[in-house]
Amino acid sequence: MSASIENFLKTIYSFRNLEARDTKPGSIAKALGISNAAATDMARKLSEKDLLEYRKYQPLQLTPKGERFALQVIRKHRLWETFLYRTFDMSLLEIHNEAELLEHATSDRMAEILWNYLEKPSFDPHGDPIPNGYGFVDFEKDSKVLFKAEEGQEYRIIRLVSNDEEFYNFCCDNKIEIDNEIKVAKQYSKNQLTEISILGRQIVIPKEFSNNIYVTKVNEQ
Amino acid sequence: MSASIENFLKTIYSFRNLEARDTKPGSIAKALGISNAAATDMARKLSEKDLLEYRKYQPLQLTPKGERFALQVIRKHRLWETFLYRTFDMSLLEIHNEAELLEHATSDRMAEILWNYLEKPSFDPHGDPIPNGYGFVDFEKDSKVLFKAEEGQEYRIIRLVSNDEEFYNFCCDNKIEIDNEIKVAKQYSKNQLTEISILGRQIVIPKEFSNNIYVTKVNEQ
DNA sequence: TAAAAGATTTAAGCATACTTAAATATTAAT
DNA sequence: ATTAATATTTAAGTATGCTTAAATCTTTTA
Ligand SMILES: [Mn+2]
Ligand SMILES: [Mn+2]
Ligand SMILES: [Mn+2]
Ligand SMILES: [Mn+2]
Repeated sequence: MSASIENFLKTIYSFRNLEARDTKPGSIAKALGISNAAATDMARKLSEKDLLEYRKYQPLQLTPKGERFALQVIRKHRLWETFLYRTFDMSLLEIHNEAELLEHATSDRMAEILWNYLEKPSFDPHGDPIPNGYGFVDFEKDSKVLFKAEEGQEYRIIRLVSNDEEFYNFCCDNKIEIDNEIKVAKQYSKNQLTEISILGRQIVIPKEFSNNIYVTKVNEQ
Repeated sequence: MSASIENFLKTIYSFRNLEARDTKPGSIAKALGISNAAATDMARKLSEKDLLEYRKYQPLQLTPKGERFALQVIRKHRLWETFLYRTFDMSLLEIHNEAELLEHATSDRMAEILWNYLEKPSFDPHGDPIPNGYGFVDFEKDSKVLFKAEEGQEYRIIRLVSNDEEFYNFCCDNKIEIDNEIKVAKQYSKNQLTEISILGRQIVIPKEFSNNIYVTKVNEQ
């Protein structure tokens, strides 16, 4: 299983449930930085290996087998992230970039060693769930993106999803961190801005960032 | 720089000073488990990139540039070994096998993080020196293989070099470990056996193993 | 020193993972 | 319902890293 295949399956899996993201070859190609033609090619090949279903012009769909493989890679990625974050002084972005490489050079045995050493963690430092050895994903808390949160409600930040350095710098500068609590002051819907208060400060967050921040209601806990 | 190229350069470097090992394409091919033709091919390509000198039928020789690259890979390999050995409950063989993969998925930044975290180690758990960031190898102690040690002399074990599971099992069972001291009782030269005493026990070691054990005289310290 | 044995190189070919350009299908707009 | 814009697929081609088989060179041995 090459790194190219692993990244391909992983990308399909993670786009699966995201609105505003489909799993047609073009979208996957864009995410991986390859041409549409290359993605179509890869899709054909993987469908022959029974890792996904490919029908012309349709979104790609992982088979059960393909999903299991994707989850193994995601598991290794998130175990490394968790390990690097706890062990070294590395940022949320750095751990992601290193894990993006390490995930493809990790034996199943190494994954088990990490998993035990970390005491069977359920979530990585971005708040993403860590699949277990059998491919199952732990129950995800009921959550929504900050962009769609209700005015006046209080929420807890449970997840930060991005590969963008500026996003993480913004989070860092404004104490937007997992487990911190916020109150949604106002949604400027037309301009797609969200105003929140966090640790006593008011800040306005544009869509580009508020779409990467997942929150859950505090009283629903 | 692909894993294939990295392994190729690394192998040439480590065969360089070993007697009973030359650096002709055939030897490298055998070590890497590829065909002679593939090794010759690779040699031609790398010589075009100024990483080694290739003249037909002659041993391969790394250029200064090639040597720097090789040392970077060896550095990453040994840093991972040291890290895995200290952090987890892994054997001398396991750490080698994992490092063989991880070395190719390690950024320069990650190597520096490991290096600092480990407090700038000079040797890995097998007793092999760790090149520094500029490609220089720390001074190696005056050593010889146990196979060639003098009868009656006392030595300290400083290095274990092998990829063979049985060798490491043998070492483990007989307390042949870095820093342990031994006395060479007898060299059965014709039969290539070395008898030593270690921690009060006498054992006879055949050439296949005694050639992988490096020792240094205790009083020469 | 000449043949035999052994190693190395050349040649031809294959799988993977990509590219660009052209053809074709889908989707959106008038 | 056409047409235009957009996306996808097909086709042709490239670089990498391998393979086996044949040709050639080097080394050994008699
Ligand atoms: Mn990756
Ligand atoms: Mn993550
Ligand atoms: Mn390797
Ligand atoms: Mn080592």
